Amino acid sequence: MNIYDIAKEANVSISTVSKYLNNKNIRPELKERVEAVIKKYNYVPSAIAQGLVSKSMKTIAVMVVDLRFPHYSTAAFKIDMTLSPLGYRVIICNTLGDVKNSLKYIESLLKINIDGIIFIGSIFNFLNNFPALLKRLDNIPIVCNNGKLNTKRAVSVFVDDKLGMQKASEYLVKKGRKNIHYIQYLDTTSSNLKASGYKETMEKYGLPVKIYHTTEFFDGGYDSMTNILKSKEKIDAVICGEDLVAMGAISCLKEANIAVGKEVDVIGYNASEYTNLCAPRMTSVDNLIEKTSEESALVLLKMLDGEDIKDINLEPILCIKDSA
Amino acid sequence: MNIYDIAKEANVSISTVSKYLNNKNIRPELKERVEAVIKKYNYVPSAIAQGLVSKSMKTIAVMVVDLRFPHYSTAAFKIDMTLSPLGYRVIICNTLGDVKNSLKYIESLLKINIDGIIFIGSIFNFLNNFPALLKRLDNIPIVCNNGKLNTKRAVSVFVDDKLGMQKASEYLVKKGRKNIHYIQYLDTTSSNLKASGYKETMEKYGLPVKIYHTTEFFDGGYDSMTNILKSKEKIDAVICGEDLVAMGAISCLKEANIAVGKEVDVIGYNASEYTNLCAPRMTSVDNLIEKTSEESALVLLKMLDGEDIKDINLEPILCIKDSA
DNA sequence: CTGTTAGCGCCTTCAT
DNA sequence: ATGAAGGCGCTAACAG
Repeated sequence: MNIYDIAKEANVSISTVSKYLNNKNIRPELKERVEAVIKKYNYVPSAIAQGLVSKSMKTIAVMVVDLRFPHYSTAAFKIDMTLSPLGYRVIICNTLGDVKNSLKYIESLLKINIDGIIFIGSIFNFLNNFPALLKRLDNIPIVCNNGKLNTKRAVSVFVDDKLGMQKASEYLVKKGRKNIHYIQYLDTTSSNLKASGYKETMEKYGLPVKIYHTTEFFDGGYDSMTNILKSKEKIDAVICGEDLVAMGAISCLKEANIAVGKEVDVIGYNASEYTNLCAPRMTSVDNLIEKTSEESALVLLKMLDGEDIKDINLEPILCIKDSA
Repeated sequence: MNIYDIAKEANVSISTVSKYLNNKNIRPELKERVEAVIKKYNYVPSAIAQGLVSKSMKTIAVMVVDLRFPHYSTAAFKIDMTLSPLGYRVIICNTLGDVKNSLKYIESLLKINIDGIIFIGSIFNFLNNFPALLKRLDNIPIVCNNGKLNTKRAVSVFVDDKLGMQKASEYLVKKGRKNIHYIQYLDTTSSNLKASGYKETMEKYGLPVKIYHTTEFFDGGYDSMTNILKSKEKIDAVICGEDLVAMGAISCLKEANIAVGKEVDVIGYNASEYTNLCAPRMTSVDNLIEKTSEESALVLLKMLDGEDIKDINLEPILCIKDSA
């Protein structure tokens, strides 16, 4: 069933049908006839054929590392919720942080003339090392979440992670904490920024800087905290680069019968749902993933609308609960 | 840049270029010329134009309720990991469990001649109430995860949730537990099936049936357990309909200084990452979401390949850790 | 306002 | 093996 079939049965020309489909003015009489036939056959115009003409399939892509992480799934969710009501289809790409994978996804998107791409995370900055690819992305509206791409139409939405950790650190200092430890998760651009926020604040107040590193989430926090306790070092607070790490730390402290939020404060990062899955509820820095991802989608829409957008900076918020 | 431009510059006909693109036999000499021009311009054939001819955009859709739940994001992840290497693009649809939303997504998919759809969860069975829509889905390969749609080309991949809870219950009984409580989360088809698995097992062994209901995750488990403890009822084990509920229960038990896994056993459901975010690690029923979602994708591929597939039934597995 | 016609970029017969 | 021509379903100019 195509526009010709409809036209024939309604006894009009295809352009009349096309006009009907695109809400252009046609005589009420013809409109009724066309409408009737379309309803009769449940006819839906082919978006593919429309796409061939308009050069747009009304699809946008979200590139993430791994949808299984709440951070990414939340981002993908918000983006879909923002764009799909406007008729866009949202394609999801799990790159696993792998370069080849990422490039393959991008090739695939290029083939369908993707309307826009949203990159979640600074990890995608590696694309700047592929100038040839970058040039091919020049005409595509792109939004980078916490990243920066050197194409003509790329806009960034940043959340200042360093500031986030500064806020957390200042809060503890002003609360009178003197021995604040820091457990860093991984060694990425972002995690180093966070650590520097902690470090600089400690130095500002003349307090000792104690940074531990881990590459694991819950177990990483648990083990690091175990080591801290074993070391007999003074401690009245600990900041963790990720909520899950903080959960591990809290679990360890509780087992050692140390009152979390009283004897030792714990602050996490992300303000994820995890902060509600422990007792006491965890204080955490909200990096606004819901807001930034929604904002990214909105920015993309404006770009698609031809607007010229500048980079956006958002401030993370310290979300105080009971663990600090 | 299109196939004509390439043909002109390579001094061949467009059909030669087309043949090159589709790996058909052409003279090595021409092949080289075409290849050179294609490389020179980074030419990629338009999947839209190809789609207009082939009537396929090589995209499949995953319909979920809410990607923010690990269950759904894991499913979407596995499906993408299975299909994207084969060149399929994966569209994500968050229906929020809303009928109108779902229908709108489906309309949108129909317009691009979607190659296949995977529905995650029995909630999508409501589509059976829309016979007109169903008929339009007749020619589309569909896989239902734990659901059943009455279209010509719909296949289901089931996991027997009732059996899962029977396994959990039997395990506790055989361990010598006599006072096994059950905390049910929500009141869906699936949650009722689970509860019945528990109930029937208790009855089989002449043990008391004690079911509590909650509509919340962590807090639901925490509060229910608080009430159980207050009631002074005998308890040596508790089964929860969801891991998060079990986490809340564990948290409550620990605060009451009751040894989880010794005095009171706790078993959750889903075998999610959450089972590793508590101490002791949580015993849980693995409903094989990773496997079923991957299987769903594989089944879909076979259907796209023309194979005739029958429904698949998988057995959940009791995943024993330290809480029971 | 309506209909005719020429593309959009590709694939696919069908001759050559 | 290669090329010419028609068609996929729709939109957009252009006449009428």
